[in-house]
Amino acid sequence: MPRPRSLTPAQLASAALHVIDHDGLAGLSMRAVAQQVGMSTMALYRYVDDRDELEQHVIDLVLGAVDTNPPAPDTPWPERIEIMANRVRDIVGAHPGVVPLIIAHRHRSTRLLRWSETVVGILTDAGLNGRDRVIGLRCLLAYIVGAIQLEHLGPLAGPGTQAIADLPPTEFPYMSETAGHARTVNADEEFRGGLANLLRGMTSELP
Amino acid sequence: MPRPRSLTPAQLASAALHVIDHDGLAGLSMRAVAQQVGMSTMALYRYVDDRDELEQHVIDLVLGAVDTNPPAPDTPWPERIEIMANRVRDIVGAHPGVVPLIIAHRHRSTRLLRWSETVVGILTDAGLNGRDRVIGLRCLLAYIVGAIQLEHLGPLAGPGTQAIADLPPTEFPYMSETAGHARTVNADEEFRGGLANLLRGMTSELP
DNA sequence: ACCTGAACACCGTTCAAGT
DNA sequence: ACCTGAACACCGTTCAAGT
Repeated sequence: MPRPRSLTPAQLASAALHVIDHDGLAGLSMRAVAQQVGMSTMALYRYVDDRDELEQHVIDLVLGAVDTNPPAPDTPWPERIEIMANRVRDIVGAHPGVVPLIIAHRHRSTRLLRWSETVVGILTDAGLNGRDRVIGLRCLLAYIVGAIQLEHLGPLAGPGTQAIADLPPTEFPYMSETAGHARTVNADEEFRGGLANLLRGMTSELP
Repeated sequence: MPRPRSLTPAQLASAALHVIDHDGLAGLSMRAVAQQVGMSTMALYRYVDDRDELEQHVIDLVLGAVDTNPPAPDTPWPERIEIMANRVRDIVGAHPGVVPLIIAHRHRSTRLLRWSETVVGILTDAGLNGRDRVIGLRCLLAYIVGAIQLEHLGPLAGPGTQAIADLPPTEFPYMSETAGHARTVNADEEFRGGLANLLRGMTSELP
């Protein structure tokens, strides 16, 4: 009589996410996850083919929490895009250690496809079509991916900014002045401000 | 009588870059670099404290080739920003394997600081100041970082786009239609188009 | 001082064996 | 069928020894 499986893929992903949240992505290993679920290392290979598949389950778990329903259609379209962008940013912000995994596996996440479907719908409402709409979606993705990374790998308020403020003003006049203003901009304002630039530019005429 | 050093840090970085270009970032190891320079693994530790420092030398080597001189001031400012952005994009594009390293070590590169100094100067010419200029620089960085990554970790013309085109049109009407247009946009047009959106939005009025 | 090789504590993964 | 433990081919890095 076959013994029943004692683990679900979701439990496995959850254990891996726990390891990442606790010890960072560098702490993620098959051995560490096995210990977390109380099994031998090799038992994991009953549930996943390899580490790559384990990582895929982790990002499915994380991105699965992203709401992909369209915001209320009477909301102005730039606000609707901002709502969609913040849903991703908030989820990822809760698990900064998975950022590199999301970058690497993002094109295999159906949840992100569904998110994109909703976003393209909003861009269509904004009057975009054809090539402009393709470029609109792609530059939104690029901005969100890049901004999330800058935020978690060298935030505006972190030691990097202090190092910039300490630059010799004779050699870096603009950067040392900019660093002073940077302290007055928090992460939310920075993300929202950059996104607003992008959205304005997507529907304005060429100068 | 002390033996002279047989290696310069530049040679070490160049050997590591050769390994990355040849076998990808996954192929980079202290042992592989040692073999490339014809020394024992442990000899490398005469030149760097650890692997992290070796990686720093690699990105210094790569980014050191980025021209940070301001473009001709009679060029319209959006074109000047585009020139600056393309200088980074071109250099990185020649060594796609180092993209994750640049992301991780970018805040320790003085060359990138100098690049930023020039960019902030151009933004100032465009009439930006204070918080707007901080946000302008940061969203440019976010866009460039994100766009370079999307380009090298799932290009518009790659298998990912085909998978999107194959989505069921009933469930993903917008995405399957978008995939058709996506094939007509090459990587250069995509990068330039997204950047143009951002630059237009940075100096246009709120709607 | 420069360089080497053995050794240690880690990886992911294969394979044969136990229930 | 589910799970285990030894083993293999890798890592980065410490340490003692050779010239």
